[in-house]
Amino acid sequence: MSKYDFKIIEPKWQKKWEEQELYKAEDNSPKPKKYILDMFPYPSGSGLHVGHVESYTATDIYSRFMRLKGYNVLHPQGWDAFGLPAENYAIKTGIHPTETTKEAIKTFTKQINSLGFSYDWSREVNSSDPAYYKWTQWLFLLFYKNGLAYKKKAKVNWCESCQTVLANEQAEGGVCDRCGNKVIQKDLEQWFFKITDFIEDQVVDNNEVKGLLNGLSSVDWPDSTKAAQKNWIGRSEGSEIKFSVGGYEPGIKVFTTRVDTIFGCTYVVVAPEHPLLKELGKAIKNIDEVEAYVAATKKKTDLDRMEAKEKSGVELKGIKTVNPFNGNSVSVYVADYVLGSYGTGAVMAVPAHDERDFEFAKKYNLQIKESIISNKGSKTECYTDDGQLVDSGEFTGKSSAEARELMMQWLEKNLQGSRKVNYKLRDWLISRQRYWGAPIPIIYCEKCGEVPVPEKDLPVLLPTDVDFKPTGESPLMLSKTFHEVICPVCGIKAKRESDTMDTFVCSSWYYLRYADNLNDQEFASQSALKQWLPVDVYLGGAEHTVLHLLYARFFTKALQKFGLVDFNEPFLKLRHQGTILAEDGTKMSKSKGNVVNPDVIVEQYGADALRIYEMFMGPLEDAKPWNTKGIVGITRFLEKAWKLATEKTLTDCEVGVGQCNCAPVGLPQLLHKTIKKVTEDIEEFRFNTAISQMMIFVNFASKFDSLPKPAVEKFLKILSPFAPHMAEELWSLIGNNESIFLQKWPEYNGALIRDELVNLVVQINGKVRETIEVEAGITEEAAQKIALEQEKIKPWLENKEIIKVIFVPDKLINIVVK
RNA sequence: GCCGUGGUGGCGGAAUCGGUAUACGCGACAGACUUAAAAUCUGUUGAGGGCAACUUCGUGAGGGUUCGAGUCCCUCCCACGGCACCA
Repeated sequence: MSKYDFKIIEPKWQKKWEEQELYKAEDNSPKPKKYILDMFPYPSGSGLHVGHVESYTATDIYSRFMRLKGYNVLHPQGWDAFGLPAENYAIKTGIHPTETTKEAIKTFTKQINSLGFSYDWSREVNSSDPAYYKWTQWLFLLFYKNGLAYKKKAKVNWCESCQTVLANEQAEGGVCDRCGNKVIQKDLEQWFFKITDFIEDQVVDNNEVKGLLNGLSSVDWPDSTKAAQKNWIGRSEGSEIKFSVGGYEPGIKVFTTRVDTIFGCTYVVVAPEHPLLKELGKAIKNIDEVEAYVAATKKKTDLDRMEAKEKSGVELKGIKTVNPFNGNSVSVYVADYVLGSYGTGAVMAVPAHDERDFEFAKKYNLQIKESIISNKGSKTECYTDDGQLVDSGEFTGKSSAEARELMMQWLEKNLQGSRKVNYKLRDWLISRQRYWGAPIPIIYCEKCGEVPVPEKDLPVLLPTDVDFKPTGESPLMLSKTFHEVICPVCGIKAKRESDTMDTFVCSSWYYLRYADNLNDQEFASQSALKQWLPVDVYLGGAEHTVLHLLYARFFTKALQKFGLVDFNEPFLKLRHQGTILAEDGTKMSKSKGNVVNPDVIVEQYGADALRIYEMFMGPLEDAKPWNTKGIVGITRFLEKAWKLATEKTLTDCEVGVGQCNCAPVGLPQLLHKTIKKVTEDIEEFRFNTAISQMMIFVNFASKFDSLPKPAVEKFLKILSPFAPHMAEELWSLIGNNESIFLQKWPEYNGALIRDELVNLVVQINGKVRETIEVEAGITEEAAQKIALEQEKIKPWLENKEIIKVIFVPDKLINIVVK
């Protein structure tokens, strides 16, 4: 009688599985495909944490299940290896990021393999590998040549004391994370991707490219994620209206979604960046004061802006503008509560119906004029809902919705404005003044200007002769071997672009590379893409709800537009794993010292126990507190399962479980119910309830001394995706030579899961008074007859009149009395 | 403020179609085994009342629909996550 010793069996099978190449995705296979993907991890120095294990276990169970169901499964893993932590570590220690990354990947790989995950490692990718980032650069050039990558001045975080650009993550709270000084905004030339081109649907050569908004309706993603993306894109429909300014032809164009409130407009506000300020110049009588205000705003940090609770602004003296609807002349202000980067950079202020304008008007004693009253009659100081128009000329009395349409038509007819859609989403700033990323493949030549690196010269390699000590300049600027180059067009001395790409660029296409990771001619061949893409199931953290997922969708849509892929959405089904919290319900963090290290758990309880425990904690998507004591329950379950195969007499029965006499009463029924439940639960990612059901089966089966061998075998098969090592060991112990993972997933027998006897609930006025055991399929008449004969029921009916009987077949009978 | 998700025993959670609320697991209590402990096994474990059979209450709060509500509708409270001067 062998003992369950995970320390021996887990490494043993991990080695054997590797030798057998069980998890290789086949490029040419008649089987249907499933592409099951984890978000590739950043190989951090602190190693794998229990959150990784949660996500990877879920996809591993699903992948193993799908292989047993007969699918050709692609389940790869790789490394999102570029990024700040490795570079910061290099600055501190002088150890090159290539080295730390290599070490971290080694550790991660070892940890991942110790958990028995079924990755096809022959597909591994590493975004910091030149063979990979060659294609990141190639895609950049593809975008560049098609007008999707461009350069323009943009605000970046700048630390005056370190004389350097900071990434947003390094400027949190408006403070430099190196020296603690305030971060200011500085205008510098930056690279952008034109993601905004893909917000709405477009038709290219008769091909419909669904936009980032509409594409969401075709994918199976959590509602919260779809909502967050829509929110981020921030589509808003409204009107652009011209307010004329005497002596200044362009006038002031404002954007509003509430044209119905325009009769309440008492002034107009422009952003400090508005071109009108410079163009009007001396026409503004207090131009000095205005310029001082604008300069002060520019110096303001994000922190100041966040802290500034009070609105501020300056009137443009001598300037008036005219409301096209009523011809009223109103003042113009400059104020930094209006953003230069949204809409037209100018708004019509309606203090009676907009809280920001209200606040500003109160501070500067500006007129507050009501033009909407509530339908409900309730009146507040500042009423921002729709209602009924008052004091609005010919539109008085109309509802807000009606008025908006009529006023739009009026504007269009009189050429004073037009319908306009605005978005919060901006183009994607992809350049980083950083070392540890993919270099942007552009050369600057005095004669030829901006020159893309010729494809044959890719990849543009990261130089190694760099010093990481902070000097105030990008490390790439200081590398002579890198920076100085010959112009590929005219041959004179030129300079390379020293910026690298945002790591999100690298992760926007990695799922395509797994299809054909060794290809050195293309980022992936058309046949490989057709074979594997799109991704069927994608699992990862909810922190990527917006950025990564939006960027990856943008890449896919751009590639579809260029005819390089024939699908529109990269991830058909998406799920997020919930955060695993510390035992006290707070976030795990290094500083608090409450981080659970999976290595320790594997050492103490085994990989199978850790896997099942993490799946059993609760629904995959929920945040759940860790509780080491809870693993004991899983170990008990595994020990019991072990005993089923090793301590019971296993009877051979040819006819199959259910038709034989050797099965304990009720066991075949429970087995088939369990198969059904586990199958359905895996399909729906409800691993916690699948495990409960297997526990119920094991608890029941443990009561008997002898069990039919086929029943135990079927059970091991459904257990195998969860506890692969134990299932494989037991499978071989009871005499099977071929791996359990090459078997077929068991089917349940529908006839067996139907109970012959059911418990029928008897209710009086909806309250349970008795349950009776009856034959399944009993008729209402028969059920009622039995129910009324019950001793416990009789007293409830005394002196009562039966008004109604509700019968739910095989479930309940409810007698309504008065 | 806006958007989203959720609130069920001492704890993690189950009930996904409106039909026995608390499956499964942890913990706790009692018992068996043991010199003892651990491990294991068995039983009990929502709250109140009753010797008992039983019975009343009970899924964040309050209302409603229904023969019947954790589940549907309305009003509200709280927690978590995202966005946030986006006109």
